[in-house]
Parts: sequence; structure tokens; C-alpha cells
Amino acid sequence: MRGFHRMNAGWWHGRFRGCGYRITLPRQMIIELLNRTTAHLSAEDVYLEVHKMHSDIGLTTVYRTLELLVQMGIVLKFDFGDGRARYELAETSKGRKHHHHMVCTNCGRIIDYADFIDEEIELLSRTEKGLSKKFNFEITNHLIQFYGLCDQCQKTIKRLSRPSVSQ
Amino acid sequence: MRGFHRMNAGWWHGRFRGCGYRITLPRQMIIELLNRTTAHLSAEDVYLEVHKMHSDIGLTTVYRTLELLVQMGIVLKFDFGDGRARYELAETSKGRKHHHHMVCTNCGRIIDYADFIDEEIELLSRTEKGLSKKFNFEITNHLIQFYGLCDQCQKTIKRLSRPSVSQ
DNA sequence: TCACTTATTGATAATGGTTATCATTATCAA
DNA sequence: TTGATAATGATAACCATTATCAATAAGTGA
Ligand SMILES: [Mn+2]
Ligand SMILES: [Mn+2]
Ligand SMILES: [Zn+2]
Ligand SMILES: [Zn+2]
Repeated sequence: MRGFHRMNAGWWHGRFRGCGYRITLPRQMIIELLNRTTAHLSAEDVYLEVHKMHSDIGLTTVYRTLELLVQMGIVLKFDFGDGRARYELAETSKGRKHHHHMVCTNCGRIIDYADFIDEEIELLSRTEKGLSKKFNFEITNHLIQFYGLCDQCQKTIKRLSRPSVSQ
Repeated sequence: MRGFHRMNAGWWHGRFRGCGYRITLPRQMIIELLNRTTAHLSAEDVYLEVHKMHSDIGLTTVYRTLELLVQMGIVLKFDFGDGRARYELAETSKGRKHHHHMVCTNCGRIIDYADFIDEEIELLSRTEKGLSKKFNFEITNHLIQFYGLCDQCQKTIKRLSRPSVSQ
């Protein structure tokens, strides 16, 4: 309920009304939260955070709203393999760039990267063209993720796999 | 329990024993099943299929065995967004090639493709190199998937979204 | 071949993220 | 302000996957 709200209240209102949806407090709060973070929040994360200011917003509504936002193309939904869906504002909003993710298989950390994106996008569009021709498959979107060990976990793992110094 | 068994029984036995694992009937049956299909089976799929010949093999064992095979690198585990994990023999076995997947978001159909793989792999390895340098992230594997509408579903959707002729 | 150690199994219950229900409430066009 | 109805939230249900644990079976060595 800061600059974002004042700035875009009308825009969001129109966006929702245009689809026949109503703009409600829970929806505003959730959009605002997603807008001011760069993290990849789970439904529960969103619930807990929103709950701080508005303890009357239920978890069910959070799930429903997130699903609605995904369906409207406003939010992206990801599965990083930790058993819960994670959400992030799509790149349509200003200041967001299309990016891909690296996932640490040890600690679950998720790293955004936009480097090499141009080359990736080019290859992807070339591949998409070839695939849709060969299989007559109409591609709407893609998913690219890298899995491995983050900087910190590499050190931890190495330390653990080496004979301990003390004792 | 056909050619595959005779052909590779010894090899599999060694592979398992080398890790301290025992080779059991359920494990053999599951490997054989995965070896003779090109589908992307869920744990329940595997259970039902194996159950036809050996009704005493339990679902729990199927889950455990699949997880073990994944951990040994023999089987690949995927999430195609339908709420259940799906498994497929890794490309280590003869006759299997590394491939990526297209997922139909309407009917759930999954299409393997190995075309363009070489270019993809090259870009991936280049990207991996850049990323691991920039973020000091040690990449162990990647995931590429395309989502969209398969040939058949395109027709269905078009038919539905057009005014019906009869009536 | 036999016995012994222990990895493996499978029936069952539990877990946990996500959905379905449904009575109540809030939005917004008129 | 009002009325039609979209949205909410407490609750229960769902369902894929895991944890438990006593019973079984695989492999080893005699
Ligand atoms: Mn991100
Ligand atoms: Mn495949
Ligand atoms: Zn890590
Ligand atoms: Zn389809």
C-alpha cells in the first residue's frame, strides 16, 4: 500500500475488470507483495507475509488468487523440485526482465540470470520453429533450468567430504 | 523376463552389487518394464503394469525402487505439471538417446524430440560455462521443456472456438 | 546345502501441499 | 442505496508421496 498502489491502482483495476474480475483487498495485497520482492515465494510464503498486515486473509484465497494471476499471465508459476509451487511476477511489469533459473540441489537456493538470455532466446525460437514444423506442435512457452551446487554449498560439501581436522 | 533379462542380468547384478544393493524380483521387473517402453510412466503406471504379472509387488516398493534408480542415475525423473512424477530410463542404456520434451498443456501428451539437440547442447554447455564462471555455480544437469498444443488439440480447440455448424 | 546377517519388502498409517464445499461477505453497476 | 453475484475463508476432503515396522528374502561364508 505504497507508491505501487497509488501508481497502478487504476491500471490493475482495469486489467481485472476487463476480464470480469473484481479488484479486492486480498488481490491488491498479493500483487503488491509480489511486486516489491524478487524472491520466488510459495503460497504459504505469500500467506504468511500478507497475514502480517491483514490477518483476515485466508490461505485458500492466496491459492485462488495466485492461480488467477497465473491464468491471467500476470504471475509465473514454477516447480523447483521442493514439493511446492513457487510464484513470481511475470516480466510484463516494468523493471522485470525475462530470465531463467539456476537451482541449487543442496540448499534449494534459486538464482535468476538474464545473461546469455539473448542467445538462448534465439536458439529457442529457432528450435521452436523447427519443432512446430516437424511435429505441428504450437509452442506457447518454454522452460529452461540449470541444476547444481551454489557457491556456498560447494564449499560445504568439500569440507564435509574431507577428513575432519579437529578430532 | 525376456531377452533383456538373459542379456543383462549379469550386468545389472554387478551394477547393483557394486553399490551394496541387492537385485530382487521387483527391481528386475521395474527395470524390464522401463526398458521395454518409451512412455513416461508415473509410479502408479509402473505399479499397475508390474502388478499384472506379479500381484504381490507393492506400490511402496515401486516408489522406493524408482527413487533408487533415479539416485543411481539409471532412471530420469520428470515433472510435467500434472501433479505426479514421471519416470523414464536414462540414455545410458543402449538404444536411448538424450532428448528433450514437448508437453501439450491441453491433453498432457508428451513428445520426445532429439532434433536440434546438438545445437541445444552446445548452447547449453556454453551457457553453463559462462554461468559457472559468473556465479561460481557448479552445474550438474539441465532441463529444457516446451509447452503448447499438440497437433490434435489444436484442431479440437479450433473446432470448439468456432460457432457450431449443426444447431 | 545350511544358517546367518541384514537389505528389502509390503500393509498400513501418516504427511503435507493443494482443492472442493458452502454459508457469509464484499464489490460494483445501476 | 440496492441487488445480483463474485469473492472470501473456515473446514473438510483429496491424493501423491513417505514413514513405520514386523515379516521376508538375498547373498555370504562355512
Ligand atoms: Mn526468477
Ligand atoms: Mn522422454
Ligand atoms: Zn546451495
Ligand atoms: Zn494435446
